[in-house]
Amino acid sequence: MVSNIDSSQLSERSLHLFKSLVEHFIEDGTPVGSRTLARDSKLNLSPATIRNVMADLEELGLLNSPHISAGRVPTARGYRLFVDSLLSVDHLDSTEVDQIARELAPKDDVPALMQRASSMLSDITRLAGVVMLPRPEQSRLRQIEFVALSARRILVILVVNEREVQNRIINTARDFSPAELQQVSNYLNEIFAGKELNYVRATILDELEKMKEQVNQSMQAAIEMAQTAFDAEATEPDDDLLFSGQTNLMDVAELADIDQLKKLFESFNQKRDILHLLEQAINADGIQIFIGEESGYDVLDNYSVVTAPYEVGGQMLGVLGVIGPTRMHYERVIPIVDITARMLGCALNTRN
Amino acid sequence: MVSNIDSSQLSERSLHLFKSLVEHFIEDGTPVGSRTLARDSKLNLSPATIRNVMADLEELGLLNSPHISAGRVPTARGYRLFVDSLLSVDHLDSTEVDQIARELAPKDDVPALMQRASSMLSDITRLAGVVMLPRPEQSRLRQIEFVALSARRILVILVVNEREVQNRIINTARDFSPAELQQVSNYLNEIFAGKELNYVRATILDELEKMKEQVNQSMQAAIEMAQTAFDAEATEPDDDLLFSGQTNLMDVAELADIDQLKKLFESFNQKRDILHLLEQAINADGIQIFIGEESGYDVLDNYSVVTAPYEVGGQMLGVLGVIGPTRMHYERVIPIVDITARMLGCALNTRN
DNA sequence: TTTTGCGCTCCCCGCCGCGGAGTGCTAAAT
DNA sequence: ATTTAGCACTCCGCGGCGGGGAGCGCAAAA
Repeated sequence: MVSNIDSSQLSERSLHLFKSLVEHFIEDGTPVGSRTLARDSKLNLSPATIRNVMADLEELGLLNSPHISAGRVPTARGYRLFVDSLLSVDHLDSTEVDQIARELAPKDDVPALMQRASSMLSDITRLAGVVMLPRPEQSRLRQIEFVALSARRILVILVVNEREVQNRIINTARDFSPAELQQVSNYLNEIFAGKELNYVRATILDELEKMKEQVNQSMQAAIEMAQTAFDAEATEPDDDLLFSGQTNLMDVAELADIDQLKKLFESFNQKRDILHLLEQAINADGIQIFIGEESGYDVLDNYSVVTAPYEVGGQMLGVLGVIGPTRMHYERVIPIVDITARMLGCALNTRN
Repeated sequence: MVSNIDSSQLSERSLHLFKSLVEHFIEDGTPVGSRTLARDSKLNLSPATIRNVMADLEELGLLNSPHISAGRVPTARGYRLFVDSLLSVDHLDSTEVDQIARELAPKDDVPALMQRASSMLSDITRLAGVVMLPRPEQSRLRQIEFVALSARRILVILVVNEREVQNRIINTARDFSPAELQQVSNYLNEIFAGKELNYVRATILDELEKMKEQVNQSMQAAIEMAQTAFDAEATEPDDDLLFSGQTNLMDVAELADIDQLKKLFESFNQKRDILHLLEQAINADGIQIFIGEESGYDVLDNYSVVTAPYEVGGQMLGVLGVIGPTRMHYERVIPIVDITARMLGCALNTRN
C-alpha cells in the first residue's frame, strides 16, 4: 500500500487550498475548478496559480479529475489527509447534545437501548447508523432458570450481564419433574453464576467427566442439560448488528446507481463484512474512520464509515458508527458519533 | 368505486386476447401492440381486428396506453380481472414444495420460524416477503417468573403460548426478597396461568381492588407488580412484522424511480400501513391479493401484495405474503404463498 | 365482421453544433 | 523564481433535428 500523505510534506498554502477544495466539494458535490477555488479561498491568487498547485496535489494522489477538463475531486487518500490533519471538528450545540442524552436515557433493556442509539445516529446525521452489540464472549452468566413446557421440552432462560435475557428451548432425553428442574437450576446457579459464558461452555465437559464417577443421577442430568443449552446458544451469535436509516442513503445524490446501493444493502443483511470491519475498530481508542476503498471491502467503495467503540468501566463493549458517502460532513458526523459512543457507555454504566 | 369487470361481460375472444396480453406484458414489461398479440394468440386474427378489441378493453378500463402510439398495458382493474377469472395457477413441482417444507421444519422457536418463512418467501419468489406474527391478543399466559436483578429491579419473564418468551425489566417501589418473589410468582401462576393476556390485563385491576381489603401485603404487591409488568407489555406490540428480501425489489426494472422505492422501504420500517393492510387479510379464507392502487395506500401504487392467512386448529393466527410489482408472476407467486401459509400452520401445530 | 390500406403520432436514437467550464502550456510580468 | 495573463484545446451537457420503428385510428373494401 502506498503511504499516506503527511501534512508536513506540503506547503501551508497547498494545504489551505486543498482544505478549501475538499470543503467546497463536500458542500455541493460537483468537481471544483481553479476559478471557484480562487474566489473561495481568501488567498489572493489567480486561477492559474491555483491550477499549478492542483496539478501538484493530483500528482500526489490527493485529487483527481473525472475527465480532463473538469474540476478536481478528492481521492480516498485526499479525504484521509483531510480528516487526519485538516479537519476542524464542529462543536455540537447543546440542544443536539441534549437530544442525544434524552434518547439514550437508560430506561429499558439493552437491545432496545442499542436500537435507539442506532436510529438516533441515523436520524441526526441523515445517514445510516449501525451499532454492534457487546460480543457475547464478554458476557457473564448471572442466572439460569428452567421452565417446563412439557415433560421433555424445557425452556431455558439465561440471564446474562444483569440486563440481558436469552432463551431457548431444548428437548431432553428423559422426563423431568418441576421439582427436579428446580434442583438442577439451583445446582447450576451455584457452580456457574458469575462466570463467563465461554468459561461455562468450556467447563461443562470437565464437569461431565467428573460426574460420570458419581452416583447422583440428577446432577449428571443437570450438566447434560446445560451442555445442550449452551451449545444451542453458541450456534446463534447472529443478531449482533443493528442498522437503521438505510433509506437515508437512497437520496444521497451520488449514490444514484442503484446496483451499488443494492450491494450495500445486501451486505447490511448478511452482516458479515460490516461485522469484520467494525471488529477492527473495537480496539481503536476513539473515533476510527474508513474511507472508501481503504476498508478493503468493495461494497464500501464510495462509502465512508465513521466508528467509535463504546466502553463501560474501561472495558470495550462494542462499536457504533455511521455509514454514508465518502462525501459526508465529517466535521459534524465525527463529534456526533463520538459523543454517542460516550453517552451509550454512560447509559450502560448507570444501571448495572 | 367503479365496479370491477366480470368475465361474463366479455366475449370469449376478448378474454382470450386480454389474457394473452397480460401474460405477454408480465413476461417482458413492454407495452404490447396489436401486431405482437396477433402473432402470440393462436387465434388467426389480423392486427386490425385486435386493435378494435383492444380499444374496447381500454374503454372498459382494463387497459391503457402510456401514450397514443404505444402498445397497451393492463390497469389495476385489468390485473384484477386477470387474477380473478383468467389465471391458470402453476402447479409447483415437488422439489419446490420440498424446499419449503424443509425450511419450515419446526426446529426452533416461533420468531425464528417466522423469520425463516419470510426469507424463504422472498428467496423463492425473488420479491419481498413479509410475515405478520400472531396477534398478541390471542396469546395465553402459561407461566410467569421473576428474577431479581437487584433488590428493586426485577426481570419479569412471561412464557406465552407454549413457545414464546417475553421479558421485561421493572422497577419496584420497595425491596423484594427472592423468597418473596417466589411466593408472588406462585400466586400469580395459580390465578392467571392459561388465561388470555387480555383477560389478565383486564382482571388485574379488579384483583387489585379485592386485595385492598385483605391484609396479605405480599399478595397485594404481587398484583401491583403484575400490573406494571403487563402495562409495559401492552406498550410494546411493535415487532410483529418481519420483512425480508427488500433488496430484491431494487432490480425490478419498472421500480427504477428510487424515490418511490424509498417511500416503500420507509413504510416497511414504520410498519403501520402494511400492518393495516395485512389485518384486512386475516379473515379472508385463503389467498387475498391487493393490486396497485386498490390497497388504498399510495406507497403501494405500482405494487401488488399477495397474502394468505395461516391458521392452526382452525384459528387464524396471522398473515404472510409477498410484495412485488403489479407486474409479477401471479401464477407462481400465488401457489407459493398459499402453500407456505399452510405449511407454516402445520409447523406451528406439530409442536405445541 | 374482418381485413386492408393509409395517414398520423409518438418514442427512441444517433447526430450535430454550441456554449460553458476548466485545463495545460507558454510567454510575459513581478 | 513565482505568479499571472493569454490562448488553444478538451470535454460535458443540452437542445434541436431527422429518420426509423412501432403502433394507432379510421375508412373503405372484402
